[in-house]
Amino acid sequence: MNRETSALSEGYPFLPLSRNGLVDRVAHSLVSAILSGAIRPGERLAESHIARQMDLSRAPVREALRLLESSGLVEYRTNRGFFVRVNSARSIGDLYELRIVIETAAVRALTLTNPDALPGLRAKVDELYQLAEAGADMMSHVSVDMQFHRLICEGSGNQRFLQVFDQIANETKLGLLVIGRLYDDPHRMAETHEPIVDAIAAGDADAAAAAIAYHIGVAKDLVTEHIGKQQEAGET
Amino acid sequence: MNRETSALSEGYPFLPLSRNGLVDRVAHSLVSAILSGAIRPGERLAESHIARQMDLSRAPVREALRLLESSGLVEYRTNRGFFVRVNSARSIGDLYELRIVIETAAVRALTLTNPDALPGLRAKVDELYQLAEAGADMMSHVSVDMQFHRLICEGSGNQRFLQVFDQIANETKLGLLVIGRLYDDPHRMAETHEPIVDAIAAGDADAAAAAIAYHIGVAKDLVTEHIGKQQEAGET
DNA sequence: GTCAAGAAGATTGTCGACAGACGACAAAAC
DNA sequence: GTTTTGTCGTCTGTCGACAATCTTCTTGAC
Repeated sequence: MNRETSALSEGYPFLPLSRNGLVDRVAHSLVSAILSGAIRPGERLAESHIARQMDLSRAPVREALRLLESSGLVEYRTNRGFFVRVNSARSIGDLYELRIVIETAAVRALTLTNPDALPGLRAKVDELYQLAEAGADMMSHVSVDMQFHRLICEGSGNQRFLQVFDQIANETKLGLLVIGRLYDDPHRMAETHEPIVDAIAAGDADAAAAAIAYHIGVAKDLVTEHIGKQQEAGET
Repeated sequence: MNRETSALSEGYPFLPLSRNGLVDRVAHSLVSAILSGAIRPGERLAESHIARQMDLSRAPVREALRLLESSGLVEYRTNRGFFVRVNSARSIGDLYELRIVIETAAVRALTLTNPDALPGLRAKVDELYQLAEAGADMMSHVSVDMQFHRLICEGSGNQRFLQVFDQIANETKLGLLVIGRLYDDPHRMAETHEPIVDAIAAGDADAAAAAIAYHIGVAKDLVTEHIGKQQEAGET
């Protein structure tokens, strides 16, 4: 604390300089590979291969994988290694119901105690419209959508809500990206967020809760339906 | 964890056995030490010391600690190591609100779709009465109480609810045990579970949800109040 | 042709070692 | 006396090696 304040008061122009280590970088790299589809669900993640490819030892790779495991992207089997988790339609359905439960409570708290969060939410919806206008890819849409929902959890004032959201965020993204396309008209994705923002703006917590529950419920149906079809079809 | 439950549901009389061994055993051992108070919040957990004491290398210890980190018992700081997490009253309050949200949804689902779970819940309440009768210690009470709540999440049919519950279970226990004593009369702990079970038995989901929300809410107030006092007093 | 047993290869589990980072304390400068 | 600088011990970050374990392929019997 002393160091910080003195540095600030003396006005040094230095940034904290990210001291995040190797493990974080490896983890991030793996997440990108999985979410981009370069590594597909069910595929094995051999520590040695990854280590060799990244030109480092197995230890940091192993730790990064353990990190991904706790965020649900990857599954670990004793003496067999790590695998990209493959989710059933049921499991994804459960995931969305968890999101409904969490985000309903979050939006309620936000509406009642933190109206200042509204501009940030509005900005995200605008961003979604712009992406639709520009014909952006699915990845970008999903990313901004998740940012919107994260802002809701963050604005609830309950750190635990945010913690749970972050823990399932990557898994949700993976579920979405496997599908390839969610709405036929990309504008719909932006539009479906309007009722939530309107209810918050009106200060109506019940309406906001109902709106977000409906919003996530619709997404749930779309996603589980798609995945159900995929699993019927693509059994190799 | 999954292994344990599946073994239990299949009714094998075997203990988990050291199938995965080391890492799990180390993790379990550390959890016990923390929950028993042998290692106190804020204390540093030096890998080398633990490894030497358990007569093994640092690698499995490190992995076990990372495991505990994802369950919130332990906190990691880059280049500084692991510390037992010390929770503010606020943080514990948030934790209980998360529990209200999750378990309310869980008990609702359970009441509507899975009445077969009732006998198991009744048995846990009986167990609580027996513990009170026998004058058992706080640890035993807390343990059975948590088993009751876990059964509710399990009975909801939504694996994600159970997953979140398991993730915060140890932290909840720690919060409780730090206090030392929750209810003056140990019978009260058993009694406060009755309305929940009754509502489930009546098939009234709304009543069950209200009952469990009230039940956890009371516990929340007790715990946060205790912790608030402790933090005022015990600033060394 | 099918199945089982065993050998060979590959991958994980654990270890000990060394380099780098951090905190504490001592020494020096003002 | 206070602040800065230098030094030291301890702990983490990463590595390469070896043992234990799983998977695959081969071999042989029926």
